[in-house]
Amino acid sequence: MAENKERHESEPTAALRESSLRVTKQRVAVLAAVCDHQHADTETVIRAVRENLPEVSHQAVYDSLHTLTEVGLVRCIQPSGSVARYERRIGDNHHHLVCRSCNLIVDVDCTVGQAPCLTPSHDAGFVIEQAEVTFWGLCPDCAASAAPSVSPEPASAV
Amino acid sequence: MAENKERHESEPTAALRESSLRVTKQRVAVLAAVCDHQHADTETVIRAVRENLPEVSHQAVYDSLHTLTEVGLVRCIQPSGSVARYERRIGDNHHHLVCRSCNLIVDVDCTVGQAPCLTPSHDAGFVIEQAEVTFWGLCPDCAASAAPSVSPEPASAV
DNA sequence: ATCGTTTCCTTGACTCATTCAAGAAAAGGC
DNA sequence: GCCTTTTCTTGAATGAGTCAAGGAAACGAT
Repeated sequence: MAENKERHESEPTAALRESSLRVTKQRVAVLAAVCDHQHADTETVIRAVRENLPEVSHQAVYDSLHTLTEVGLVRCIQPSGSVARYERRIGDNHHHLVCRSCNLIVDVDCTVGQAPCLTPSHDAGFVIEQAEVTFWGLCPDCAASAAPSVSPEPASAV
Repeated sequence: MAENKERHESEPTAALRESSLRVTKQRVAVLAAVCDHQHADTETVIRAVRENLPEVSHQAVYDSLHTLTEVGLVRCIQPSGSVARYERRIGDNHHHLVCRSCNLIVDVDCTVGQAPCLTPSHDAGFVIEQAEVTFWGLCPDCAASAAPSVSPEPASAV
């Protein structure tokens, strides 16, 4: 049982150690909460963390999320009009579909092997670190309820 | 001279009429301000508008920007960590370079003719309306002052 | 195991972009 | 020019996120 508990904590804990961060129960809980809640906003993370650690301050969560983002253990995304959202899936090249109606966010893989549009035609001398792609549209549910009679012709993505 | 003044006002005014919006001096001034200031935030627009119309309320500017965005006369962009910014260039498929250091924003055209990455490999059933691409990196000035000795090997864009 | 230093967390106040609401003013069709 | 509708002004409110000071915990060294 103790072994089981240890094993349960080991992943976030190990990740923190690997990033040379002090292992605190607040950080472990925040990292676990981000794992458990896809694209959670800070409010959601705070609620999730407080299920196990009722006394965490919102500031601890903000600090932890910032620190985890800095060392690259989580990624922060912020589609226009949205508050900051966090995800554990990192290091791969994935992008996001955002529903204009219900704000659902879904991961999408980048088309494998080719990304011509992600090397801008003229980079204005910038040193580019990252290309971030957000697809805006309607999720299946919202699309169905918004225009059930319209033929589902695929909208031009660009 | 009167003709000149009319001609000066005619473009924003005509645009408003074409969009079936009431032509108010506040809206005309807001639209002109967005034309004159690339990627201006609301604060900048307010200051610019007040050069000609010292008494405009900030609310009028907020309302105008929302209305103009709704009808598609301006576009609102909001890179992570930034307040809302507006631009007049619309209808084409251009994206943005954002400097992580000084927050400079520069337009980039999409590579012409091809956009494979902008049709996600798996669209999760979404009806996609728009793909928004943001390139994060360092502008020439910040790159030069940040790491003058590092060889300028091109960072992977993805 | 305990100590001491460094880092982190709690508490509570604060900032600031944006929004809300009510009444006054202007736009545009008649 | 009048009337209705829309928009603007004024002033207060909201809420995500930040700042700052002191107490608590982490962890390397003793």
